[in-house]
Amino acid sequence: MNNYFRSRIVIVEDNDAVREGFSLIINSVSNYYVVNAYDNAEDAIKNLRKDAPEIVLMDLELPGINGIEAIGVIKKNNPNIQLIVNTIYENSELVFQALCAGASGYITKNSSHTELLDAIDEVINGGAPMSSKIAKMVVNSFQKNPNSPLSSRETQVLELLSKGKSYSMIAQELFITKETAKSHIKNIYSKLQVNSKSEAIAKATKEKLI
Amino acid sequence: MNNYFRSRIVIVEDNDAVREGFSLIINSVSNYYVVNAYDNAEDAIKNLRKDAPEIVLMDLELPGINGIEAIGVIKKNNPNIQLIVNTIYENSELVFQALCAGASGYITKNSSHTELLDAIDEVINGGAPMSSKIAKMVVNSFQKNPNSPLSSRETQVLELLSKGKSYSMIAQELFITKETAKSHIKNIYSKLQVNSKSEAIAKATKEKLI
DNA sequence: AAGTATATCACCCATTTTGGGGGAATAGCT
DNA sequence: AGCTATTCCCCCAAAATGGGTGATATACTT
Repeated sequence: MNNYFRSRIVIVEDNDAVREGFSLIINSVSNYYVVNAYDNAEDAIKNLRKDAPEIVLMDLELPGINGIEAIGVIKKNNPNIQLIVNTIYENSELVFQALCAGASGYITKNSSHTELLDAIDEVINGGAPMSSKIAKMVVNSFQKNPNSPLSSRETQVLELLSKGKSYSMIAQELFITKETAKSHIKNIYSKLQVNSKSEAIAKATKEKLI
Repeated sequence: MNNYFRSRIVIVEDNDAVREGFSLIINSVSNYYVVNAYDNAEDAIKNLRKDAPEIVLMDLELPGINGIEAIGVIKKNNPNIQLIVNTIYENSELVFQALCAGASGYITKNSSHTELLDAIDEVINGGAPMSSKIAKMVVNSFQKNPNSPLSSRETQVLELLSKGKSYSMIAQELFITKETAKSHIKNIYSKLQVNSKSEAIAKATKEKLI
């Protein structure tokens, strides 16, 4: 078959059966083909320039270097490569971290032919295939904690503080005096049981107060 | 039909046909029912306590107050309510903002019976229904810009700076002297063409350098 | 009616932080 | 040999920070 118009795919997967199964499926369709399949991330990274894939199917449970780290390295060296994570952990924190590290989506190891090819199609078309549960985790990650001990004004002040604004700048933006901003910050520190800007930001970030 | 074991749903939608269509679909199944349907967000918000829905189907293109603002208000007053956004804008920034404001997922106005009910099922089961393209936007929102002008060390320093750390604290965490941290910050400011912490953080955040 | 939380503002004071100006040395890569 | 990255040093003035101890007014709850 002529490969010139087929999208190049690299597989990184230590399980021989899964790796060969995925290869067969991908090579059976006319729009994709597997340029190379590796059983570890190190070899894959070494040959990325030469393989020049559009998409990498990446196992998260790998021997040697961690799948998450591998994603980071690949994305750093080759930002245009899209990574689809391939994992047994349906809803784990690991998948979430993979998305943060730069993955474009994920499929599970027991995916059908159709699911695998659909996921690749989606990524090629600019989408991010993932389950509804993972999507929820992702969405939750930037939604605030509704049980914040801080008042709305305090939250507002803390948000500005977290953007590196000084007391005077905060005061200016909120049309209050510097002393009032300071007063809010004192109350924030007291409520969060901290006594410095960085501690307040750290705690607020951890508990999603801002 | 006995409503005691059916999940309560509120619809906010100014288009009469869509509102009534959705009501009919939802009321036709045994596990959900529409407690109330409003053509504006203000009335819906007023009656939220009384209606006590588990799910609100929220139109984004509303007369009166903005759909995004409405989501914020509803989530603030009633964090346990799950919002499903209902929009004509398949891939707009608006949908993305809605998710940030607290929505749990979205469906388009021309969704089929099945798609509507599937979306509700997913939300009830802790998922976040959304298209692959929206998922991609969401995932992209916390992935870094690969074309950063900053070196990795500088990025590291700027990340700590953005957490409210002082020069001395940064130095301590990176096992360098305060002067070196300062030197990096000088270079960061020069590369980003800014001359203060807050400007640097603002620019870096905007361009996803950190 | 009393209490609590919120939001606003003021002054004092010591210590730190910040940003800008000069440098310089080492390493690595092209 | 030039470039970038990373490390470190000194000087200095202005700004920011955190803690203290207040006051006033509004609003909501009990």
